[in-house]
Amino acid sequence: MSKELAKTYDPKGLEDRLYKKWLDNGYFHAKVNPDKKPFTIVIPPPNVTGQLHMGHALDETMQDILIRFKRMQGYEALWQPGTDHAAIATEVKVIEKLKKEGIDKEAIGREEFLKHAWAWKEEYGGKIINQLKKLGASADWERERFTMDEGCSKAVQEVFIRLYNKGYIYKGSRIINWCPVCQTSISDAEVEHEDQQGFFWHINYPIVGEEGRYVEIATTRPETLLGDTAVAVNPDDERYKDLVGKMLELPLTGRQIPVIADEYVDKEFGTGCVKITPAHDPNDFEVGRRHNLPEINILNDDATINELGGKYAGMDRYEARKAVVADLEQLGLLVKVVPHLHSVGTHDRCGTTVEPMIKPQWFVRMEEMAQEAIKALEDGRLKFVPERFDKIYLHWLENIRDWCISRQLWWGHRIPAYYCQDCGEIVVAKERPKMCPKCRCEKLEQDEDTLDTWFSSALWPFSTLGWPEKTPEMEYFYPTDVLVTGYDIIFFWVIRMVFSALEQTGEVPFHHVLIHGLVRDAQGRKMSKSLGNGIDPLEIIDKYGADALRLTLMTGNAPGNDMRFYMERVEASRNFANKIWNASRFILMNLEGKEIPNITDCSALCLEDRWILSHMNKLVAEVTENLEKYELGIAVGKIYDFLWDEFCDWYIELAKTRLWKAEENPDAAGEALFVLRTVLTTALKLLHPYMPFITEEIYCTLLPEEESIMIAPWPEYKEELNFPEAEQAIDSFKEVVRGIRNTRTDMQVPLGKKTNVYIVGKDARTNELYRQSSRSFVNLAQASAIHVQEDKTGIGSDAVSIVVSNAVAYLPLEDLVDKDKERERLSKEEERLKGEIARCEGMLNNERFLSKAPEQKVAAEKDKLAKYQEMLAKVRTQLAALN
RNA sequence: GGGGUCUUAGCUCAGCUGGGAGAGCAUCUGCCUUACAAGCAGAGGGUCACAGGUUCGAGCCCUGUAGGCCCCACCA
Repeated sequence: MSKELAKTYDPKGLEDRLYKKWLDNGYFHAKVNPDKKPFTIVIPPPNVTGQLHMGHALDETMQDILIRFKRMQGYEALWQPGTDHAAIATEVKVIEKLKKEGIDKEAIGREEFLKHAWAWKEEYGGKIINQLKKLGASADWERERFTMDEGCSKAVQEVFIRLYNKGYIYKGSRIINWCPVCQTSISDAEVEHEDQQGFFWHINYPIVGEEGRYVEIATTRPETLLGDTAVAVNPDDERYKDLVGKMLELPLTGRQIPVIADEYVDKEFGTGCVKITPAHDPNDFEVGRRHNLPEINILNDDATINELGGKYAGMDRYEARKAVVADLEQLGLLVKVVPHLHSVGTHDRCGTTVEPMIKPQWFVRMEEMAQEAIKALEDGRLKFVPERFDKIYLHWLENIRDWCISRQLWWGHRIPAYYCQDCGEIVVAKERPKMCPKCRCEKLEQDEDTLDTWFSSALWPFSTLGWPEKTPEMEYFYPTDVLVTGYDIIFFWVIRMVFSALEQTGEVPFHHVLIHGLVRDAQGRKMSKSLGNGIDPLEIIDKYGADALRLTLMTGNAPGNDMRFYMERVEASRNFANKIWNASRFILMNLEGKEIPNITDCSALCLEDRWILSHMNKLVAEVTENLEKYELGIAVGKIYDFLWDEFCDWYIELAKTRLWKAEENPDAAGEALFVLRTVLTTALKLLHPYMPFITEEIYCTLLPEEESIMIAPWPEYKEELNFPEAEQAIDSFKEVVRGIRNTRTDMQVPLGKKTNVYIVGKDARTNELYRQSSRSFVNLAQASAIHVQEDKTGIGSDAVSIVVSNAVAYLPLEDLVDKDKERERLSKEEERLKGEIARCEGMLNNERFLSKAPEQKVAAEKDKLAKYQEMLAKVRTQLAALN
């Protein structure tokens, strides 16, 4: 009993049904299996409360393609899924939700807040996972993890303690980036620099004891003047040499500050005098520490001025800026205001201008670990695809600064540090110590802060496999093979995984990093909420199917490059799906009720069969190689061309001749069916990683005894399927047919009008090959009959001729022929051939080409020349005959 | 200031290690040919940004120029 395919391709229903089948059969599950080689990918964990967007769709599609490919190749393929707790993003969302309910975060306290956060996570956490499933993602859901689950949290604690004990994690009061809206510190990587149009305020600071003499400084943030503790000049600056050591009167504050000399000051820039605000500028902080300057913090956590700001206390930083400038003007100390474009740091999450502040925070010392990460790339243990991302990686690591890892948030991994309330001793431990090891009191309180989200994601490739336990999974699946992610996340995540893994496991977390670009809108703009130009992958899946979406994301795209997404592209993908759907339907129809022979030796098959098998075989080799090299776009382009242009447009049409005569010659029809099915199922396997659903549906319908295409073995190149003579023969015949079609169009021969076609090959063997497949080409050539003969006997001298490389085809079109047109056509052909010959001769007359080019190339050119000369002679003969 | 990347057909983009310019969409012509009009058969359309260089040979490698995009950076 044979199954049937629906008349029109409709992904709806079909996709959900097949996904359920795969799940039910446990195909996605990978287990430790010493009989197989492992292949592992860890998913970049999406935000637990996030929504699937095109970036995810691209990222997951690429991973799914690689996993399905490797799984079919016989690897134990693990795609490790999970989600990230996304500290700030989630906390902000929960706060917003509570606000709507009239609940204030601070009022309910930490514990109560966390209950709400977990509830939120439970409610929305599954969403994105279900959306991934819609895409067809074949991840091992039985192993789904969460960065804040028990195992990952244990790993986080373990790493923190290890790094602390090694001296790589320390607590210190240093200048950090502070977000006044999120009220937390953030790392350097989370600061986005954007150029803003601002001003340069030039201000005079009076010199103490020298009435009427000033030092002129320039600043973009005049309000920070309130925290100035010095003015610096370059030690070599002749203009100010005498000032060094003198005191200045800091306007508006009544304080006096010194003039100091420091190399950091650029003589050429501004006035050459720099106000130093150690508490609110990273450079000034460094200068301040060098000169032992006081650090005066003038800001509250919400960026209002604090009590040290005198009369400005309570004002917002920008109000204070206005007030300070106004007051300076009043005092006559404002020299001038110059418009100035300068870079402002903003928080990447909320866009708020970041305020540098000195706060006690936890840091990871980066120097040594960065060196190891650099080494891993340099000695080839780690490779980026494409390679150009090497530089970005190295540059970042070479200039890395210590990583601020503490966050003033509640949602996240709490820092495992305890402070003795009596003696101030710090204890870093997994659990709260019973008593202080120093003063033996029992008053120990845990640090209030949590860790940067990326601290836990940095451990993801091994924490998900059970580390720090020595699990069989760790042993078997680790290190993972390839990480697939966007270039926008290299600093946040990839680098941190690399140095964390090297430090903790002694190995790279993955061997390859496959980088992709951004999915942009039709105009090339970033898809964003504020622009409202985002396209929802789920809507595309709903309308066109996941297969069409996946194909769209993979075609015509090179690694690391951005792409534009628009509907015409999705439609083209959908059309391709429809094309193979219909081709399959056609084959299935013909298969109905027939015995298909099982042919093991293909060398006896007819020319067109060997031709398509040979092409298929080449395709297998090439696609496999492209996939191994992560050339996903190139590979699918080849499959697309093969299926549409070669298989559908030529082979199926050729096979029809035999299928229509199945009654007369069942054996011939059987062979055709065998080849049709073989080639289609093979191509479907190659296509399966890209379009899992449609390929599964067709495959299982064609081969009802097969369980699933996704566990079918990946096709392999077979030397015995290499048929060069058949390829050459059929390719020549195609050339003849194309020539006939062109000529008929030129001559405006009506479609219904069939003609005799005569082919005169260049030698007996050629004729033999033409003869063998002539019957199959009759329809394609619009011929009533194709006659292959040794010479022009019986062919009128006025017949239209088509000259191809190894033959001349003649169409006796009788009175239909317009002699002038035919002459024109042949003259054009003559010109073309003359051009080709000139090109060949040009090369072959070049001594240096002959001596330096590889022999193969020279021989190839000689062959071409001979061929074209022959063709030209024939064209000229025809032209002469016409006159 | 440093680095990266792009500039190829009207549009969007491929083009793998240098060896006769490609796809999809759009346009034009002809077809409802018994798998498919979400299709079939054809056509037009490119000095591969510009200028040098390396090479027998350059869209591809090197240098420079122009323009676009991106990333990094403590010039107040």
